[in-house]
Amino acid sequence: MENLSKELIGASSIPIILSILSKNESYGYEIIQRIKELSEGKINYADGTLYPVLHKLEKKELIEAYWKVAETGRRRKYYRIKSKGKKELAREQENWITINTIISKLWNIEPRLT
Amino acid sequence: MENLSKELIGASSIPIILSILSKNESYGYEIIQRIKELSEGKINYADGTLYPVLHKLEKKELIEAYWKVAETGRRRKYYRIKSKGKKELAREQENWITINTIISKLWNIEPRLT
DNA sequence: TGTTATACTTAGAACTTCTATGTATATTGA
DNA sequence: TCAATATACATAGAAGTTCTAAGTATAACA
Repeated sequence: MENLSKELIGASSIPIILSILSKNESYGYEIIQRIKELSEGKINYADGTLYPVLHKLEKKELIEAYWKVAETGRRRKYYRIKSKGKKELAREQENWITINTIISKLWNIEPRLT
Repeated sequence: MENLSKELIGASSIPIILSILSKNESYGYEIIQRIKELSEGKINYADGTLYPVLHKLEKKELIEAYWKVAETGRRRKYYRIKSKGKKELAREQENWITINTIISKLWNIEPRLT
């Protein structure tokens, strides 16, 4: 994955995926494209990396899946966020803000993620 | 570790430690206290968690260590950042800003870590 | 009709992290 | 004075996670 550290990508993947799904239902392949687009190409998940994350989130009941056949005739597994997932997302947002505050203090930058 | 997710703590620990050392030389025990203080108690590294991280950074030549006997008579292993560590810190800061930008877009918040 | 893009799955290799345990000494306070 | 606590560091390996690599399948396109 390009230049971004694996740790940061790992730490951000769940909040990012939950955020995407909190706006619209989506499916694996589209989520990968969306993240690539949002990051301007800096984060490029391999499919084999993202799908297991989706399965994990599903197992934890943060999201749920159903199969749908697209107009194209191709079948896709759509995911939607569950209420447990929304709560988790809120928690993740708080965490992110906390860490950002600490880092901002150290770097002498005013935090804005508040 | 309290409520903060392990992933986030993991992703932030190296930039945080390098930042602390970029201001002053310090030693393990003090770094733990400093992080606890900065995070208002939210991040409380176990010593067995932090020391291996310091060893790893030393091995990668981002920091270097030397023993010193404090006024108290107690011996401490002080760490100071090396130029390679400063470069790494700069890279980590950029990464952090990149991820923050993505997250800000998703959360409709204006990023300030820029 | 061959190649590329779309779409998903999963075993297990590879890696990381933290727990648990150990050592040692200074300080505090009962 | 001596027990408890705080300071200070080290590390084996348990426990966990993540990603690579390989596989299946079909639509679109040239």
